[in-house]
Amino acid sequence: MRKFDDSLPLKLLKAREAALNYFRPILKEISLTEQQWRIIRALNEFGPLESKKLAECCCILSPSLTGIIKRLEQQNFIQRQKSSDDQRRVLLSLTDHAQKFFDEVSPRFEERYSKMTERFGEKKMQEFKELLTLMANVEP
Amino acid sequence: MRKFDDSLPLKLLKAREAALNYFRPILKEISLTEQQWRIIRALNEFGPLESKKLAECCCILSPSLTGIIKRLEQQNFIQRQKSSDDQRRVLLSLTDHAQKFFDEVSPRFEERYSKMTERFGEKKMQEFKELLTLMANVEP
DNA sequence: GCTAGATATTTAATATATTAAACATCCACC
DNA sequence: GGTGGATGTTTAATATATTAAATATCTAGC
Repeated sequence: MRKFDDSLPLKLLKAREAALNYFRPILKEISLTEQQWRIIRALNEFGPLESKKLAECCCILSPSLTGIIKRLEQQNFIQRQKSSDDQRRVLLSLTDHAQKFFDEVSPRFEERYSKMTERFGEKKMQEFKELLTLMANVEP
Repeated sequence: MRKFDDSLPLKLLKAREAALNYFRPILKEISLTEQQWRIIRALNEFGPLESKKLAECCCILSPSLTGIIKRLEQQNFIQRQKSSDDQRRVLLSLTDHAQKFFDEVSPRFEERYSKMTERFGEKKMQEFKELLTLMANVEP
């Protein structure tokens, strides 16, 4: 039978752990969780966004997002406003403070990212990402 | 600057979500979490194992493991005994009930795994796993 | 204009992740 | 043979994951 270590989900988990180890020291220094940073990066790029879209693109379920947003709001990183055309929706965006913060620290992440890519091999990284995208789009 | 979606950790997360979607229906039916099933699979293969080794091979931190084991013990899936030569260590193993249960349901997981491999392409899966192993072993 | 069903968000309950600290045991060394 | 540091496990505190259910709002159709 197939061996324990020959499990795709486990391999994906271990690879992700290894990749995250490049960034955990920075996250710790700036006192943000991995998820919080993901949210901030998404809002930086996609501007004001509805909660649902944000959850989708960050791969975070809505109930988790509610708590994450609440805490980021308390720390003055995120502001919210109700959508004018649909009162159910909530629009989320970065505060000026968060925007400034992002601009300051993102180069440090980029530097680590480059280091990781370099060590792994640029070409291999390219193939790797393509396979990951394929897997992300397989239908169960 | 590098785009939001061009993030290796995010891609790994999304690929893992897609892979897990093959197995979530089974997990739900048998009322086990992904982590609980991982623990059971590991104990099935590596026999009685110390808590620390189990945590390592399952990629679960010790404090998480404590809770998972406690719940699996309450459900009569796992039994524990102190190591005779080092009283700090705890040896964990499957109960007979768990062993029987594992033998019964594992074929269903294997079947889904084959389906996933088939859809993704066997050769591509092979390359994919090799790259994942490489990434899991890069040093930060 | 009202109502049934659909959609967006939140709440609730339980399980796991993460970090730091407590606790127990071991081991090397004096 | 007692002691300080190292190691294995658990506890504590906070954050996130997961599923189901509650809320609020919208929309189509009558």
